[in-house]
Amino acid sequence: MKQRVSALLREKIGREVVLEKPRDRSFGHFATPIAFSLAKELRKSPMIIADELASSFEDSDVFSKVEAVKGYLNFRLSEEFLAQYASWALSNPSDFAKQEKNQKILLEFVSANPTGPLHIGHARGAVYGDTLYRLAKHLGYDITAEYYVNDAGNQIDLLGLSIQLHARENLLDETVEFPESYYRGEYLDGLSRDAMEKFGVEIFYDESRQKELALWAKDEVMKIVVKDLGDLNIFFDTFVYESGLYADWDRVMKKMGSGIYEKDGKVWIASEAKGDEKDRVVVREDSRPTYLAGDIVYHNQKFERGYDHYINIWGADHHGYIPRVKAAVEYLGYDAQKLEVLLSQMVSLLKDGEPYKMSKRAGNVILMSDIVEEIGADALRFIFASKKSDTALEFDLAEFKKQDSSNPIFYIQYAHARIQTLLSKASVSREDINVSSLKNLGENADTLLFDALLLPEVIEDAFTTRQVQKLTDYLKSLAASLHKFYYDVRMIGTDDEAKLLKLLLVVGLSLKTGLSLLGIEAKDRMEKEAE
RNA sequence: GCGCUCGUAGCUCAGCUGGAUAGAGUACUGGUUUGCGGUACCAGCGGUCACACGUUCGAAUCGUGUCGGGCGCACCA
Repeated sequence: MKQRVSALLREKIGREVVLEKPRDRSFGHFATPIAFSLAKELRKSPMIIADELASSFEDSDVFSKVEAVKGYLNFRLSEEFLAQYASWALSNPSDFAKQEKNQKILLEFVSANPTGPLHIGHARGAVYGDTLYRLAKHLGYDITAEYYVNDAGNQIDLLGLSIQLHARENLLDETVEFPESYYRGEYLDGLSRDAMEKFGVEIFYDESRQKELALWAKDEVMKIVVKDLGDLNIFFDTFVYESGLYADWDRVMKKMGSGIYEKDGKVWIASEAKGDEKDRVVVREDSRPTYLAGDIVYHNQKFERGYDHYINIWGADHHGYIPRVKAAVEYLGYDAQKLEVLLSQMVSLLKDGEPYKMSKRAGNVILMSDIVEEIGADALRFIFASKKSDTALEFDLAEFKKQDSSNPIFYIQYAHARIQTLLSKASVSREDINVSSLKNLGENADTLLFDALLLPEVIEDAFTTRQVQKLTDYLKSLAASLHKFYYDVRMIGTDDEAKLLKLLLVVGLSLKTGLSLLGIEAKDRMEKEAE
């Protein structure tokens, strides 16, 4: 709709025009302050310009009214236009709000180390990434979801050691000294038991077999990670393993040319020249590559695979890492502009109003799977999607278990269920509903119809600005409009029943489509709360 | 100390490519259809948009500075 209006304006005025939503719907469907910016160039008062522009739209079928108010230009779409658009959407529900974009995007997210199950902090980045992925898919981008598995380096050795000690302490009742830095947590119980079955007790005592144990364990941990993500409706297209990348290191190093140099027996990347705080070591004196080396090879591989755009979602604590990776990308001869790094901020939990501290060492980490069990995948996804990803977030578990309007996901689901209930009580046939006209329904219904048809713009906006909360906000307000409409207007048994139910179908379609983009399935009926 | 980021209602958060009286939920107070699920709806209360200066016809939004919070500043990943 907006594109259509924009195009008309561009034609008339000869430039790109900012369209906004009027604060008050009585002003119209769209508005623009364009006259203010034209005022200077034309040396005329904004009021007069707006008046002139308004009258030039008089004979358009798209608008029923265009008027100038205090320099603003307000547009009201015609019933005819809205009704046609709605009918098209209903007869092509799977195409509603879809587009064809010609861009290949690689989206990397989560990428948590395979040393333990995902915790609540990972969940935020996971939900954010998956929501962007769904939006992009819907908009027609050719997008790939990728998980980078850091299965090399110290933390993997540590995993092997941690299992050995955990097993000896818990399975074999030994008293062992557990160093600070080792991993703890319940998941080690299962791993220890499985390891004992597979390898026998000896493996917990044999230092030379730590590596073997670790390599087995990280794959087991990845299985847990993938399953937990699946429970949240999150799936990846590809997994890239860090351990498999280093074979390519020599070639990649040469490719960076002057970006790489040797000093003090180590190999460095000249990242300072590209905006980093200082140069970084990529190969140590003992010739072991650093983590950065792996990431360089990985990004080289990404670019060699040839996408138009790359998005990485990282935890906010990695923000200092961005300049060095971009520097590497430039030395590799690629356009660092194509690499977009989005940060997912910290999450803090409140329990009974008190901050709850997590610590890996203490093993009291709040696991993502625990939260899913507690409040459900839908509520978790919704709450994370509805907060801007780059601000720190605090949330209280109790809030999201409630089943009333204080819990937005519940409120939206109820709106959708309400529509289904009404449809099931209809006294007219589906055919009558489909062929009925959406005209002459009155002010309230027109408003609701317009709101429901805004979905395509919202999806586009949410993706291009990477602000997925625009979608959740939209769904909340559409649900509110529906609930209000339901309260105000009786539908079943009235003369306008078929028309009104058609309107509900449009609203239902937007709710359902919007929810599915959040990875949430719309419900047809609400379960009564079990006391 | 340096860098990034945030500071909007009692609380949790939107709004930030500058635009019409700053929004929602929650909390609190009071109400609601002789009707389609009241798991809903309405109204009231509540704001010097951290502070100061600047740019502009116009600033929560842009710029500079101050104060305050978070994160980062590894040859760890």
